[in-house]
Amino acid sequence: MHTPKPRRSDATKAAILAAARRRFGAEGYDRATIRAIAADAGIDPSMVMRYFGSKEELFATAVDVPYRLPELESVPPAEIGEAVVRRMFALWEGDPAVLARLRRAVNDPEAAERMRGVIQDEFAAVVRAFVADEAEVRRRAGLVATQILGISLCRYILEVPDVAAMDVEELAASYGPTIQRYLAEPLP
Amino acid sequence: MHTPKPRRSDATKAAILAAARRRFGAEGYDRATIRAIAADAGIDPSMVMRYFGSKEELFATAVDVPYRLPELESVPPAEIGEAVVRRMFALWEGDPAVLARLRRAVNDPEAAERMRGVIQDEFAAVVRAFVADEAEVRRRAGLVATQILGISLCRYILEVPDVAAMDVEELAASYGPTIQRYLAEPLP
DNA sequence: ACTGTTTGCCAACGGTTGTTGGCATCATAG
DNA sequence: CTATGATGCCAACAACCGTTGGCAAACAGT
Repeated sequence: MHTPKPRRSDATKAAILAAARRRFGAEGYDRATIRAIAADAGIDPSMVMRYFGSKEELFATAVDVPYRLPELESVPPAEIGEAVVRRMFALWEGDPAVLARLRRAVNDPEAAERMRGVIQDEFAAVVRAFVADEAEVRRRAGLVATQILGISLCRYILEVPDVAAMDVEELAASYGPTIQRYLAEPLP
Repeated sequence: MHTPKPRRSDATKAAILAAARRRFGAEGYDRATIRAIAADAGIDPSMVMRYFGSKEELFATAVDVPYRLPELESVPPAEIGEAVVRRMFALWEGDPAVLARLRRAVNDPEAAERMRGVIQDEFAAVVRAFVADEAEVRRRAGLVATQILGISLCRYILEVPDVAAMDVEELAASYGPTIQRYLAEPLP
């Protein structure tokens, strides 16, 4: 396994991807134009097409970051709620690609389908540590999703001042108990 | 005060508004085209312009429904959380215009600004019944907003199956305690 | 130094969108 | 019945978008 010879265009590709992630995260797929991304990267729009094939492929490449939530096995059961919030938003703060995917899921039914898949896979995986019955797992995963995505919506998209001003620790303290309840306490 | 003479075009205007509300709610402002709305209403796109001036004015007219949450004074304090959820989603279920406004707030910064205003006015008004300190009112209104808008996002936009399948009573039972806590219980 | 490949820009196409002006048709007041 | 305004459609414009093809310059291997 050897690294392929570095090409001169690698820097350009990286600049395009960085600009794409920023634009897709801030403006969404539709409003982020190839022309604007190219201008941010300081090159011609046609270069984007040459290196990434199409706008759709550029988006797929730009947001293709693994989504795995870190392991939670070492966390005491009573603190799982806070831990989930903490690690979830460490992810959101670190990479605008996650935001770009949520923005797209809002506007594109196909992307919404993929987001449903993430909820039923990644979110449900967290719940499965507490619950055996698979129907109940899905139901609790849905509860968790409403609160987590609601925070993301208000914080990164609507930019509600009192939600956007909190740091991750404050988020964990405020919303940890809610997630804890959705994960483990009896359902109505 | 007398009603102005009914015109023959009133039916057309109503058909346009109905189609606009449906399209704006289902596809959002950008993807809902004047041509599609006109086709739904069975008339020519230019008629939309004649009767409403511009796409922007059409949207403003279509979603101009009062947003007032019904009074909560007759509700026992311990059941306020459930009551808020119940009445909030009675509103969402009844009129696609509310959904259209959320969809637009996601894509348009100016609409997001208006949505922040709604949160700081309507949502905060509910909280003010429980809390005196104005900073705490805004903070609790933010907490409530994340959960309510998160449900709306997962239910009407992402269409997460387990969230979309619930009826309003199930929503009230599942999320009422959370809202109750955000409204009245001590903050961390 | 020469040749082929890579990197970049420019101009343009085809499609979609909001928007406009003109022209036919219908209803209604006089 | 006639004249006037309301109602509707058609065609087109201007702007923007993703996308394409061709051409100049820079580079790399020999």
